[in-house]
Amino acid sequence: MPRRSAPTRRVTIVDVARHAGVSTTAVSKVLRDAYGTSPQMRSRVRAAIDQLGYRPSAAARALRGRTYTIGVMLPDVRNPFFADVLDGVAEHLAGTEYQLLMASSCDDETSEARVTNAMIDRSMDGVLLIAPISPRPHLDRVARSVPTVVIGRHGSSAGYDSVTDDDFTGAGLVVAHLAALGHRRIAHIEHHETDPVRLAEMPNALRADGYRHAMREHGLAPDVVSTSYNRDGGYLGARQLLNRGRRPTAIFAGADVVALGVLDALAEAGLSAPGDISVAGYDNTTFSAYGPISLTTVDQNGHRIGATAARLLLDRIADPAHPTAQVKLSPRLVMRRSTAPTLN
Amino acid sequence: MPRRSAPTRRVTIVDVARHAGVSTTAVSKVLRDAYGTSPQMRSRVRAAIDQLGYRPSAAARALRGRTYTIGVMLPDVRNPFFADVLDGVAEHLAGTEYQLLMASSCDDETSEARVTNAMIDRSMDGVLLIAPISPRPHLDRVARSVPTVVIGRHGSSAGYDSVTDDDFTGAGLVVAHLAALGHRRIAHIEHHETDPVRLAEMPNALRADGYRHAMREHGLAPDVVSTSYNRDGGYLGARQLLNRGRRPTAIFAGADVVALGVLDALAEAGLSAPGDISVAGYDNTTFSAYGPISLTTVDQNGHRIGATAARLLLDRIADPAHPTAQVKLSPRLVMRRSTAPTLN
DNA sequence: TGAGACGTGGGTAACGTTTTCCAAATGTTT
DNA sequence: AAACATTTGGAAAACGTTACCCACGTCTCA
Repeated sequence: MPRRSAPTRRVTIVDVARHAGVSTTAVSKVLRDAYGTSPQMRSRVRAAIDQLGYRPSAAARALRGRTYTIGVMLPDVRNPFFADVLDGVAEHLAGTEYQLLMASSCDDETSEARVTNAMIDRSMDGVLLIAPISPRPHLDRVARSVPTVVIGRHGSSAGYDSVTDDDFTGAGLVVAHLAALGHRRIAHIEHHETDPVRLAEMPNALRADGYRHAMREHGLAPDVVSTSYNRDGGYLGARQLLNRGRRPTAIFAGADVVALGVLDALAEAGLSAPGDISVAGYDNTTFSAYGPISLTTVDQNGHRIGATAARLLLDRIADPAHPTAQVKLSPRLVMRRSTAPTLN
Repeated sequence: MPRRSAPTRRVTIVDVARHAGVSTTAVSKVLRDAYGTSPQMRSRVRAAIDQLGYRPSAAARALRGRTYTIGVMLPDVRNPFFADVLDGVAEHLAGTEYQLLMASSCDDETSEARVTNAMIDRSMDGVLLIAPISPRPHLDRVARSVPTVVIGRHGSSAGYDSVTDDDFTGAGLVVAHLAALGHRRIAHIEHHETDPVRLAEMPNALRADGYRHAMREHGLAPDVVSTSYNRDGGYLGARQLLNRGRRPTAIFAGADVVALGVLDALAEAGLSAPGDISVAGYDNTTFSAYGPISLTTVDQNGHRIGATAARLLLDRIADPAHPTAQVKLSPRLVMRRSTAPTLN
């Protein structure tokens, strides 16, 4: 049995040109819908392309023009919220020539730098950074090399556009909801943050700020536990809160995964939500709608965030120098069964 | 305010060569650890690279040599099982120069072709296809253009290596478990499949086969409902089963997400698992371990699948012509609280 | 009728690497 | 000391595309 047919040479633009009896320039123009082609030539070239099954080499294109590639850096493949964002991006890019390529940065600064560099090295036409944790100078450097849109990070830059959820307001929605249900001891579990820039720019920090602000507005005392934005963080934070003499009557977890950990801790302590303690999350990830969980949460409309970011990126690719925009989208409270009027 | 500093020209190999006082060939050799470099030259070149902050252009490299890029096509960003696979791949690639880039094919044949073509056009050094649904000729064509490893699709090819879970056996584990618990009316919800090739190669088809085989081995009558591998499919399938006069005492859903839909339907009918009906899934996705769900399922060790596939791919890149391998990994039953002895 | 504008097409030089030679210097064997 | 092998380095030709510029013919208008 023959092992593998001879490594067939790729069909190039030269082959197409010869086959159509025109110059490579002409073929290139047709490919890019550039100026200076007659209808007859276009159809002849198109026919040749089809007959030969020609596909332009992105590698070669990259050296002179564009690669028709857009890179998306996402911190964590597991977080279903990012999937919503990706859907929005993909939908907006569907009609275009652009191909979406993703890379995970594993929520790690070194890895983020590696990913962004890799995208620049590959001459991508634009990059979309989702919730990057890198220091600002790095982000600015990236934006200087390639059209960039940042998702899920507040603060404005002259180099890149940004799209965020209004986390400050979103946290306020949760507090208002719980306060209206009669809760007065509402605790918040946040992602611990010390870096001053991140304190001003990361969504988790703004949610904590919004929580504190709203609590004071309602005449209540903020009560924050610092752990991390994952299931363990929620579990540990809830344990801290439950071990107190005077327990909160409601817990606002900064993210849905955190709320899951809170529910774990509650179950372990023989308590239930909302019977004993009301629990709310943030993100409206798919599992929050699941019956037995039915988590009250905040929807930041990842789909729309993604679509908006994609639009901004295409605009920036078209004109890299135009002034940047910061888009903030309004969140929406999703009431489910994990929150209820307080019994006290 | 200046809008954007002058688009700084990239540092190229020529700059490095000039700065180090050697030829570009020399720099290239150092970069690739190629033969013909003295230790002195190496250190001089390395110093120049560091001083200038040089990074090779993957685009230019692609035209002659390799791109140090590996593409992963995954059908669905939302399925957490694929995240496990990606972890395994990433771990195995961590020490190497390769960069992982992913693209979603949205479980659609046209889109799959677009993604694989995009990867070939970008001269990727190798591609990993996860659970592709494309017809065999297309897969073979891809494998002829680029070193390829296929994950989650049975059947052997002379062109690509493959890594799969032993789905046939896995389904048998579930049946054996349920039968041991005394169940005799065990229904299965499968993903409807008609294409003959896919019936022989897709994991869902093999799970259904394994189920049928195991049922007969236990002297039981197979009872299959055909819907689709998602939450709706599970819901609809369970509804069909519940509307019967004689209900099954256990339902084996072909995937965890399907089991979730089954639980939805049960809850809606005022039934519970395992009290009224035992429920089992497949994949051991993260949420199956979540307390209130606690789903009995089959673990196919995505991490190991990913790592194995990455190893095979690197081997194939090193020697594209060596004979292909088909690796089948053994699944493991994970018993949780959604299955229990039958009451009848 | 001449001058310019416009439409159509092509020639050629990049783009930044790697690869394939080849040459010189150095070391080793007869 | 000659012949040969090995090491070290460089020159130059790809790789496949696009950008820039120029040439030619036709049309329009003064």
